[in-house]
Amino acid sequence: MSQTKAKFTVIKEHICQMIETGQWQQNAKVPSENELAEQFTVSRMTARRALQELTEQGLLVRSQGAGTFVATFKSQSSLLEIRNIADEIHERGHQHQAEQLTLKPVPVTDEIAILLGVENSDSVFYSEVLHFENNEPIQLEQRFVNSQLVPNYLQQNFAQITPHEYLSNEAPLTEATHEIEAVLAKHHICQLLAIDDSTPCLQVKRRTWSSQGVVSLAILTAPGNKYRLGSHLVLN
Amino acid sequence: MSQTKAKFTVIKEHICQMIETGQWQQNAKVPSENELAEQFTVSRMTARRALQELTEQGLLVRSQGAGTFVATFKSQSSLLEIRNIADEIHERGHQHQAEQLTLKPVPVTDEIAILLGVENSDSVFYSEVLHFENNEPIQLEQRFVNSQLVPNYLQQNFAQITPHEYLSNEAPLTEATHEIEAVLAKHHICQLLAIDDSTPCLQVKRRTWSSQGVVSLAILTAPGNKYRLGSHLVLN
DNA sequence: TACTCAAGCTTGTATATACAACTATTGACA
DNA sequence: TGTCAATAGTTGTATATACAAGCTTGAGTA
Repeated sequence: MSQTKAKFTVIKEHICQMIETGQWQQNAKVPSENELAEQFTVSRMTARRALQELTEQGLLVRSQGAGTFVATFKSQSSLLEIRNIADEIHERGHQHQAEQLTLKPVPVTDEIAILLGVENSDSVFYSEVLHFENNEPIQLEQRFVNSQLVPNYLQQNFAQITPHEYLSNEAPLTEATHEIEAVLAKHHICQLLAIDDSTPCLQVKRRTWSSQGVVSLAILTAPGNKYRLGSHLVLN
Repeated sequence: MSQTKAKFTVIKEHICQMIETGQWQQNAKVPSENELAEQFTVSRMTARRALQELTEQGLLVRSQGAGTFVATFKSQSSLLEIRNIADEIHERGHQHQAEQLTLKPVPVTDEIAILLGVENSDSVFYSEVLHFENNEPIQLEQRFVNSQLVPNYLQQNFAQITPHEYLSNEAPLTEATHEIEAVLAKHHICQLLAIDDSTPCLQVKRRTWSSQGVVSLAILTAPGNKYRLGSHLVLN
């Protein structure tokens, strides 16, 4: 069993693939334990294990009596606090407005090219989102996307897709690192954020791995805006 | 089964208690699945589940053929990146020096009192650690400890215990939030860090829950020092 | 029509069993 | 004494089974 893959792993990979290729959309019902057991010719407990581990990873959501479903953006709270906070702001009385620019190819610095794992810099897409709260600009997001790793349908339609939509369609993320630094922002960014050039800002470099795309984004927040991160919540 | 606790939960709680009270030290061997099954009069699979979930939470480490062991500080990488980074610095050629002050009771602000869950502010212990790298001060840690929630042996000997030792003896943490803010540090802190008063700094407020003690600490880092956070690593 | 409730499906817990894979120790042999 | 192989013990995977607990649906009733 060391050479050949474990059975529950095969099921997990199948489910991951269905989600990542978009064949199973958000909130879609996943086959029940018994159905999966029959489909893969395994016992219910083996199928159950696959579902359970993917649930722990945040890809699925289970409800006793109801069934198993593909997790929503919202459901993946433990791993993606940042995205959730952005969403919170978005939902809090619609006080948030974003100047949504379409993704467009740009040249990037060597560092970002390495982070994205690209050689040729013109295969990188870029977008900016300016977040408002109480009509005050509080956050500027700069997103760099390795176009080769973006799902095909997004590549084809990238011009019509807003960054927020892109993030929503992004493959479920199971890993991410955040590199946070205190900096003085460049002049034109300070102007966007309507702050003095000497105001200390947070710069967050976020790096994610997923089987579909590697996304790196930088966020600059105005002072007073706290950046909250929750580690994995585990209850007994 | 909704009213009464599930059997595997009882076993988990027992193991947690043994670890938190120090009866099972780091790297100590935990009873095997069969032993636990016999001890709690459950099946091996039930005992196994308890061990497995605690392993996922980072409290235990399992090795096929060898057994199950209490996790080391080092092993809990996924949840405690900050502590690990501090440790990294500590180990990297011993370039790190800390001015270790003993824990001492101090009055605190209302905010910290609330965070620590105390009414009377003089039950809060305080310590400062200044971190060096290449003989340059890079980080000042301010730690606030709710003395009531600190293990007894620490309370009795707090005067002899360095903050680093305290953290090492701290109960395994399963939850933590980090509130990060870009600020201008106060003058006396800037002097400690040997930076200009106008230099943007990171202020990290860390809040942890454990059954033993609640520790809240603020870290101010000098610019250029990045604050790295890794989310829970989940592999298929 | 609107409401109730029971049946059926789904997930949650628990057990008993079997074998595979790996480790560490023990003991026989050179 | 040193080496190696057998052995016992441990975790990992997988199955079959049973019942508990919660949701959904639809038939039947008021």
